[in-house]
Amino acid sequence: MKRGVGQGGYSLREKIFLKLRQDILDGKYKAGDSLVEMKLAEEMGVSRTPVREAIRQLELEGLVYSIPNKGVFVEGITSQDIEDIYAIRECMEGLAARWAIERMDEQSLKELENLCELMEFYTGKGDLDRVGELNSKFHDLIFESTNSKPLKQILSDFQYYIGNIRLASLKSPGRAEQSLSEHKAIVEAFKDRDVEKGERALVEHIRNTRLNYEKMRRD
Amino acid sequence: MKRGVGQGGYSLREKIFLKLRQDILDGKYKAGDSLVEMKLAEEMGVSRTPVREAIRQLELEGLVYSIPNKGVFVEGITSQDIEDIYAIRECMEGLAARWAIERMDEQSLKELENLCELMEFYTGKGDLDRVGELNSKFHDLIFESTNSKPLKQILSDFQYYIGNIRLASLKSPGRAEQSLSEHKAIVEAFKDRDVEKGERALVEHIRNTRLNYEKMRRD
DNA sequence: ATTGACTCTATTGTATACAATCCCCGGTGT
DNA sequence: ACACCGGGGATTGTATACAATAGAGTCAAT
Repeated sequence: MKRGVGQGGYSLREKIFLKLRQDILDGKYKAGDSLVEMKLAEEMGVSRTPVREAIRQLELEGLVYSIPNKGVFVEGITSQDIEDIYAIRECMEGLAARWAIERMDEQSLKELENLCELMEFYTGKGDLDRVGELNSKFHDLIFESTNSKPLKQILSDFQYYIGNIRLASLKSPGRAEQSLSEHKAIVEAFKDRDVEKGERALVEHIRNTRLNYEKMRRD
Repeated sequence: MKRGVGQGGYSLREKIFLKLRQDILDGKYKAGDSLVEMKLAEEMGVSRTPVREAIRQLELEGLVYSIPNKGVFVEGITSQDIEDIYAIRECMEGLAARWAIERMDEQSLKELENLCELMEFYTGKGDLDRVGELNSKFHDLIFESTNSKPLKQILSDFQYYIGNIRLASLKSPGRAEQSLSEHKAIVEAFKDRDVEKGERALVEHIRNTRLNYEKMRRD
């Protein structure tokens, strides 16, 4: 039998989960919208089963809430949530920096440096979408290097949640250049294996990102 | 139709999810064990569907990992994970204290005080299981009062993860009394609406819990 | 006019049926 | 002895069928 959606290595459920999450984060479904299993299933040309499973996962992530026998509704994330996430990250990325600097191997360090150079290149070219991508990889690499499952999980989720925000923030004038120099400082500290400096640099970076977001929101 | 398991307000999926999670955390399923949908379904007298949904949620929480078309296997949590969780909590509960003190209403404050008094009572009676329960409620109430969805979600999950550890820790000699006095200090700070003091008290409390855990592990 | 019961529809909850996949294991040829 | 190939069982992935429930709208009795 020919499969409708599930080509790319992932299972249908996985693909649907990612798609729905992206759609919610993109605002395609607004808070309060109801997600009807059958409707979604038809739209994607699959049965209800994988849709259900995807929705259950969204529920656990807190992006939707479900009222038994009634329906499931989009929760979305508020700007309050985003501010909270930045505050939390400010704490946790410090921890991440500490652990990563202690545990990161030479190869990952090289890769980190490389990512930073690529960011410089694309920042120069003004391709900010690409820069945003690299930015994600940069931080993901740090999370990965902490070698801490709990920390990794939290920060990766958060990263995904605020991905769009961060991209928008990156496009505000001057921010990309500032962000770049902050990343350079982080790489510097990592190369020196200087925990104190790295922690400061990373926390500072998050802090500036948050401030920029708040400034952007005011306009 | 008569329902087999889903009596208590929850859906079958919910109950199965909670049960499986508890079983994994209790060590009934050890790391590497495979969870077979059909087997679990038969054991609980339900069909595969709700079992699948529960497993998908466990997967998202990182407690199991699934290899497509092969099976799902218990990941469990290592003692490294637990130490990491304590370290993370040490950061985040400070944040929680700050937010909760600023935002907690009088009624919740009363309740917090009440929980502390109950803990004192049961600590005196030596009913540590009950104390552990109250302890969970105590911290949950604080999380709730932060009014921050992201923070709440993370800390509640962690709390659940390490629930058993904490209970064991509470039973080591003298720890219950120490824990009680720490809780009293927290309540004190909350009543005074003293952010600095509350933050210090709560962080210190987590820190001591962690130290006690490490000490316990060494024996 | 209001209220209460009732049916009807939409939706989810659960069960089962069927398809696809992986992997072990044994046979077979060299 | 050993590599290779193929069958069959076990397991998950997906689809569909059926049950239960909530809620809205209707209609009759008061």
